[in-house]
Amino acid sequence: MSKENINLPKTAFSMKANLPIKEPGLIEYWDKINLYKKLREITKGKEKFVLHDGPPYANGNIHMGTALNKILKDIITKFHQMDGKDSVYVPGWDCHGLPIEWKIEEQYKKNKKNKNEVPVVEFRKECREFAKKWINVHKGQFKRLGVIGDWENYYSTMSFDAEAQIVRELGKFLKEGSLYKGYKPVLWSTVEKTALSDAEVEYMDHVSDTIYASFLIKNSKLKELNDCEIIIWTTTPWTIPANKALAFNQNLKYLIIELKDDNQFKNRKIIIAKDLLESVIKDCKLDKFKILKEVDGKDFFGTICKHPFFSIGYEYDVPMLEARFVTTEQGTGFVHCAPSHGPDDFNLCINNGIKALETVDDNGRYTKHIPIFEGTHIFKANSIVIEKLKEQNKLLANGKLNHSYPHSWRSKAPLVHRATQQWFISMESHGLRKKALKALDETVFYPSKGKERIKAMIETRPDWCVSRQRVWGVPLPIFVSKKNNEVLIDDEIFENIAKIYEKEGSDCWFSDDPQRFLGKKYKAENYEKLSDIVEVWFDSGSTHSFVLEKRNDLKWPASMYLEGSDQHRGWFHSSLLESCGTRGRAPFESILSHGFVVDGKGHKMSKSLGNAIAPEDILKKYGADILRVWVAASNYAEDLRIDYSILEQHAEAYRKIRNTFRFLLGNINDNFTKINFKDIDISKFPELEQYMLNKLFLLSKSFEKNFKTYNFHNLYKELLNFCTVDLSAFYFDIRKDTLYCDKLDSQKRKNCIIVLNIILESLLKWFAPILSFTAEEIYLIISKNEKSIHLEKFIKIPNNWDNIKLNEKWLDLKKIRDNCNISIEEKRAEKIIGSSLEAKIELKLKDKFYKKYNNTDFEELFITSEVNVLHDETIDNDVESLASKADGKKCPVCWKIRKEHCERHGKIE
RNA sequence: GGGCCGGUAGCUCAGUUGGUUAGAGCACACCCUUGAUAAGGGUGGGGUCGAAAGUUCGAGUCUUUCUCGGCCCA
Repeated sequence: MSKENINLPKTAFSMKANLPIKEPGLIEYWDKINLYKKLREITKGKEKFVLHDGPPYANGNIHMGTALNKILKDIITKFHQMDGKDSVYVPGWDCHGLPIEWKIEEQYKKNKKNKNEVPVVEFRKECREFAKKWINVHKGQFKRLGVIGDWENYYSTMSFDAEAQIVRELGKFLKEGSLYKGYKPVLWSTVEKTALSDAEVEYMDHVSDTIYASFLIKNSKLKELNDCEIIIWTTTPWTIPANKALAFNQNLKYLIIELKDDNQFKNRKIIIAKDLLESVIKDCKLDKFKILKEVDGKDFFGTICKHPFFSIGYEYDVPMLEARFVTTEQGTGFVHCAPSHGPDDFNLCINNGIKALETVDDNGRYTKHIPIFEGTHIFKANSIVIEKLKEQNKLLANGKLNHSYPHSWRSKAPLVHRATQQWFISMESHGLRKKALKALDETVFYPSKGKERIKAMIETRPDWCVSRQRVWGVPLPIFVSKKNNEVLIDDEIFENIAKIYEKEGSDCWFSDDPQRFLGKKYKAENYEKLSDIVEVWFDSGSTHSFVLEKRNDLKWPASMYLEGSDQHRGWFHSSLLESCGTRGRAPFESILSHGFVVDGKGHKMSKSLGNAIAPEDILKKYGADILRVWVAASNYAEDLRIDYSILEQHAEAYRKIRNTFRFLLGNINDNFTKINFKDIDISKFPELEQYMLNKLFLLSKSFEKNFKTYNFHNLYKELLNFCTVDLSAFYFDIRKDTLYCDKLDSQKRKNCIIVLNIILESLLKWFAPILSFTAEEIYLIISKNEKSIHLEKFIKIPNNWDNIKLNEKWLDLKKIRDNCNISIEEKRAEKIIGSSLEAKIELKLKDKFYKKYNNTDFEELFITSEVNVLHDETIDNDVESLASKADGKKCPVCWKIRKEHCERHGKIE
């Protein structure tokens, strides 16, 4: 007797995975059979699940965050597909915007080309080509991860359709009247007469005029403040005429000081921050003064001041506002705010209903909004402002300061923050904020904490500035009447522009005769055509309109938006506002947000720390399925850690899963038989089989629950534990004897094979959305004619496989088994026995167990050669077992120790 | 600096409304097996639940402070 006579497992499924080599072949296979198209065919007409892809920016190689995002999307898409839905995934890309403009400008620099000499249309063409190139690179990288989607018909924000629809969307806001003209400060060069982006700014030393100016308090809640003066310090005296507010910090302490020096300020009461007393005394050369009182920052709430130029035409109120940006590093603890000349000032003012005005024109001269100074160039204004302050008795001191200051990288000229004409979507005028907040309440968030996060932002955000003074984007379709300065609002014109873009894209806006867009209805000479473009968040916020609504294979609203948690301020946010503004509700039914990929210690990945891992390296070393396991096993609600030791751990788990499948396949000899659950009567099966099928039932229930709540890490963990604990260490270990040593026609063996088939099919399908490649590899071995595991549906385990009593019974039996194992282990340590089959067990059970389990096949359960069950009430616990060496000879077939004769394999020689 | 979130064995994760001695798998150690074999099985060690204080008869769980980390904003 030897190996020929037993049924050892045999399979074509190799133990070694070789994923980095095998996976690309499977991707080719999916392309070849046109898997995406087939998926659509088999679920045609079924309920749709649409995970709308948030478009990544078409620039640079993908990183771990992108890989995580795409894999998570793919896993979810596949789960819903196998759950029987038509789960459509259309990938997309975000293409317009500054980063690409920079890349092209960089290339110009290298080639010594001057950007200003290149026609806009040509520049835009290069941007378009650049984006196109990266879309193709990304496509390959995403497919390599195993992501299945409509790669042929992807969407992009720069497609002609998209550009056209974005115009239509803007038209809706214009028509409604919620899109209005306003002003907002940007960094401006008065030399080049243009706005500069952060990247075009160089910081260099600059000598500025500094002033301490006073603002008389007009009225205040605190009596003591009423005839005091607030002292501010600034390095830009020329912004004083544009002052609209003062800022204080409620956490600071302030002092009321009476000045006693012989000058204009004698006997006047000024207020400064307590912590800055010394520096102000020194700077302003104050010799004699008296501290009258200390007041809290909070006391300034509701205080109104007079502008220093109050008596010469600046007769408006200057409210005091609370701001965190007020510090005690420099100055007086009060900051003068000119909303037209600083981002902080602008934000603080806009949140308090004070809008910025055009106070300075393109050339740097004050406009008509600035009394007295109109026409003066701001760079020549400091000395005049200082003179006027002196005249008005409002200048406490002045001086010079050498500090780091922004300059243009081209002209090297100092820059200023200057309010320029911008276009805003109002949060209030048409109830956008309210609509958005309501829409959030109607959205399901995974994890639920995401809702509060985005809500807080929507509640407090200012109006949405949608214009940018750049070139690579969709032009704002705005004509302003030269006669009355009004915006042209006419659906026909918006539609006309959209129709043109649909055919040829939006480049023509910059090159063609404006009359072409105005048609016959209006005369171009009467209108000024805007050259601003739409900010890119409006682009991507509109994807629902040109992707979900336009495509027949999709649906609006989407079933789910899924992105990193940073997108609460990004894409989730802009999509919500765009859609609520134009359609009154969110373009999504649910939002799933995931954390960030961090290193093994929980720190963010960065080049300088050298802790970053590229997806490419993982794919080369482990393969995509390991990366997919990492995604599935991690809790995306928080940050996801990754390093090579973590990956190694997941690779180890993968091997366990792979070997589980290998055992299943080997014992059915790669001959999978689909079992029709109605055809089998499991009550005729041995209890062990019934118990395993019950386990499978319970697993299916928890699988469903975890899948429905997107709890993949629990789902995966339970599948893995089933493989390790229930199968490998339990069921397989016990049934090896039957599988290997029983005759092929033994009913027990046949039943076991049926169960193996059922387990194989269930597990293979349950794992398929995660282990997309490995599941397919197995499927191709066992399927006769079918093309792909991903075209299959999850199996439904019949409810009558549930068996609580049996489950409880086997819980006890496992306890007894554990007890037996410990007794075997004792003898093993004493070198009395090695293999458990060498053991004979004396098992003592108390009455309550003995009655119930006395006729159990413990020999089989323990994988031992002999078990004697005794009833014993004197033992300390419910169970006691003692192992000893079984006497007899080893049956050469089943290796059990028998006296002379093996009941299955006859006489032992 | 502000808003939000998080810190449970070396790793990935459980831990119900506060209630026995805080769990699982992996990894690790030792042993067995050599008929799943670059596999498989058994046993075992390992945690001041980020820190401190508080509420409570009782805190991983509730409160406060601190600390470390992440995202967004400034």
